[in-house]
Amino acid sequence: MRTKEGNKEQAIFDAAVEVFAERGYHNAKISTIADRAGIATGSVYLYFNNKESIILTIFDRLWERVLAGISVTVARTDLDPQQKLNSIIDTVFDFFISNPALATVFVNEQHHLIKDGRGNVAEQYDRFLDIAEKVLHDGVKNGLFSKNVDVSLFRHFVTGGLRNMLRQWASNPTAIPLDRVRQTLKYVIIHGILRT
Amino acid sequence: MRTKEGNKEQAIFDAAVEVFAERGYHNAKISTIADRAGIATGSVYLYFNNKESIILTIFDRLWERVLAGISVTVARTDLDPQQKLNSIIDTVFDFFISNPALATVFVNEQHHLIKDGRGNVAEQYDRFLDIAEKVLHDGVKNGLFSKNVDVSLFRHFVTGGLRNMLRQWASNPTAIPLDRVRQTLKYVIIHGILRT
Amino acid sequence: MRTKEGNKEQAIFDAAVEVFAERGYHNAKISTIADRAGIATGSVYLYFNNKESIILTIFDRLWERVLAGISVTVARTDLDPQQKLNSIIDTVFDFFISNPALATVFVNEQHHLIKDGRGNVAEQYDRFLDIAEKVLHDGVKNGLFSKNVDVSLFRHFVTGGLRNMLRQWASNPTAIPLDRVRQTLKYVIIHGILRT
Amino acid sequence: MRTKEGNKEQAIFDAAVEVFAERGYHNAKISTIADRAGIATGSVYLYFNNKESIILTIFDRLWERVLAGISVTVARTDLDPQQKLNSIIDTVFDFFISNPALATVFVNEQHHLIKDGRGNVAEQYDRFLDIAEKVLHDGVKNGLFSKNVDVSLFRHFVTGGLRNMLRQWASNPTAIPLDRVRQTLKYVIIHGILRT
DNA sequence: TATGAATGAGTATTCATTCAT
DNA sequence: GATGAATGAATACTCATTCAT
Repeated sequence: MRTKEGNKEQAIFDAAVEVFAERGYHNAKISTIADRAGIATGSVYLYFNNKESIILTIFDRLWERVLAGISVTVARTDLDPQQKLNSIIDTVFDFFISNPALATVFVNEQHHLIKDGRGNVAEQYDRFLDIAEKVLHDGVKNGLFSKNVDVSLFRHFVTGGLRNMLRQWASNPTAIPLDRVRQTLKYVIIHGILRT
Repeated sequence: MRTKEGNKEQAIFDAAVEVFAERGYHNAKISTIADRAGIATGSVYLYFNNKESIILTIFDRLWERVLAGISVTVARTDLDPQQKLNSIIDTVFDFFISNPALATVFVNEQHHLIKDGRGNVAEQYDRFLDIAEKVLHDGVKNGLFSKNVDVSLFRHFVTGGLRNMLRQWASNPTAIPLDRVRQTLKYVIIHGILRT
Repeated sequence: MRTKEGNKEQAIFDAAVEVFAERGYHNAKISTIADRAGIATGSVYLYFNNKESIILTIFDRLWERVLAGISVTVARTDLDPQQKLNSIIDTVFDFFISNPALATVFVNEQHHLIKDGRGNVAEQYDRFLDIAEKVLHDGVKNGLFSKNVDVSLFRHFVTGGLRNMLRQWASNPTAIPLDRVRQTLKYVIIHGILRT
Repeated sequence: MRTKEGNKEQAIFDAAVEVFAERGYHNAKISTIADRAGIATGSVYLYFNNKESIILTIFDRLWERVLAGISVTVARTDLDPQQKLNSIIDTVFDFFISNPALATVFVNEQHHLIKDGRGNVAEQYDRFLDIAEKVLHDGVKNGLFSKNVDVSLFRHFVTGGLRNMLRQWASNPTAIPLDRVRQTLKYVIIHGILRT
């Protein structure tokens, strides 16, 4: 039989991330993804049930890794909430540094999937937000963070801001030093814009 | 008759905002928009060249009004940068309060249009960002805002965060008091999360 | 607007009967039917929801007419069961004489639709069989027909035989005089093959 | 090894009869047949050229056996035409009793193959009809059967009726005693429905 | 202007068949 | 021979856009 050369599923996955990033989910053709992966169109369906399951798999793995990463951090007892917040930001940044196209797909397509309740995207995103909210709550409780901030709204503010800065960076990864993005983000979350 | 024409274009515009908000741009059908506007499908094309021009017009008018609103504010000499920042936020909020569906379309569809360089969306968004950046710069210059913040990145952070909080609010306008959203936003931009 | 010229639904219906007869349902392409009907492919979907609904409509109308025809006959009190049987046969024959292609579709495709329980085909066919069975029962009751015949099986025998003779005729309508088919059918149903 | 090959071909054959009976020829997948036969998909093509050749082989063997069976009967000089007719019916019945799924395939798929002139199906069916016709002719000639029956049409009537009764029986073999089917068939062919 | 029937390009998906191992 | 992964041709259906009335 013809044996699997390399990992075709991964090739399709990678090609799909690229094509979804370039054209958007709705304008991406399966045939283009197959071409990019170096296989025949029909072979895509040996590894994925349909077009949607490809993007759902992308988000599934994305959140799986991010959640795994931050779960370790938030469980640590030797870090205060501010350090945990910094660590969460680092995890997300590090993840997307390794794949700008994935960052693009993430910022562009997630809300469609959540809006229509497809797959586990909404659930995983909620888990992420809940973890972040817990860190914020802890910070408020121990007096580190201000009581004037509604943490359940703040988490949306931060993720939205984070996403938009990532989009900016992903649209042209070489133009903006990612560390500058990261430092700006950490600073403004903690101190806001006012001079201290 | 001019009045009638004006009414029909507006009817299509309003119907399109509703339908785009409900189904998303790609899943919205011209025939649905026409139905909602109370006209025949073909009549849509008497007022708009094609589907895309409808959403481009939506964003054009959106930004036109927002930019008109904040331009007045930033030109004033009796306001300091922090007050101007607050006023910009108020302008955006007030605009979307009057039309939650428009807020939904804004947060969900803008990036597709910018990404593909359609219409003037990117240009107008840039103008908005530039205005905001100038206010921030002025604040840094006169010592009100911190020098640790990269203002050209910060503006992306703020708009992303603003957009995401609006999405949250627009998804269920009655669940979250908009003033709480507004106050949280203003506070965290100025002070960050740290207790002062 | 472009008004309907002629009856497009009927044109599609007629074209579908032809194409289904020539190629069989599974090998018939919507585009071929549209071509034959002199319209664009997409226009087919203005009149029918999908391919299957076309053939279901064909059978619906077929049985509707046949059932309407024989219902009148069996309700008459001035005919004995044998005369009613003859009349039922005439109705079916007359119906298919007017459209050999329809006869072909009928004999070739009905069982697939019944087997998969699509539409009302099975129900209408059952109604037909029930009507025929009632006539047979009446004949047995009044001593005209033999008690040695299981009428609920006999009706299947007759319809199968009828269908096969029609198939033969429809495959080459000019080769066999239909009246000879009709007379043979009537005779053997009544007398069997034995010399009387 | 011949034996092994023979077993596999038979396994495919048997699996195909089952699957064709369950799903119909067009909806039957080669992969399903291979699964059912306990072999790999590709191995099917070591024994059959393509999907169609499988069903053609099914009909080939079916008719081969039926024709072999009835040929013996019709050659006998100690039987009159009525006895020969009964014997032909018995041969067909006995053949299908041993394999209801084969009966289902026979009644459902034969006409597609004949219609398109595939394989030898039409020829073998014609041979069968000719043999039956000869028996009928002999009966007419020696005064046993009626001259009012067109024997070349009657044979179509009988085979169609036979097929339809078999379909009925095959759809639910336990519901109808096959001997009742057989007796009804023999009776009506000989005597028709009229009380004698 | 206004209509809405008609158009036809565009694409996800299936599955019989092939072939490298 | 046997495998089953890989192939890619084939096609129903959608919907933005057009245009005859």
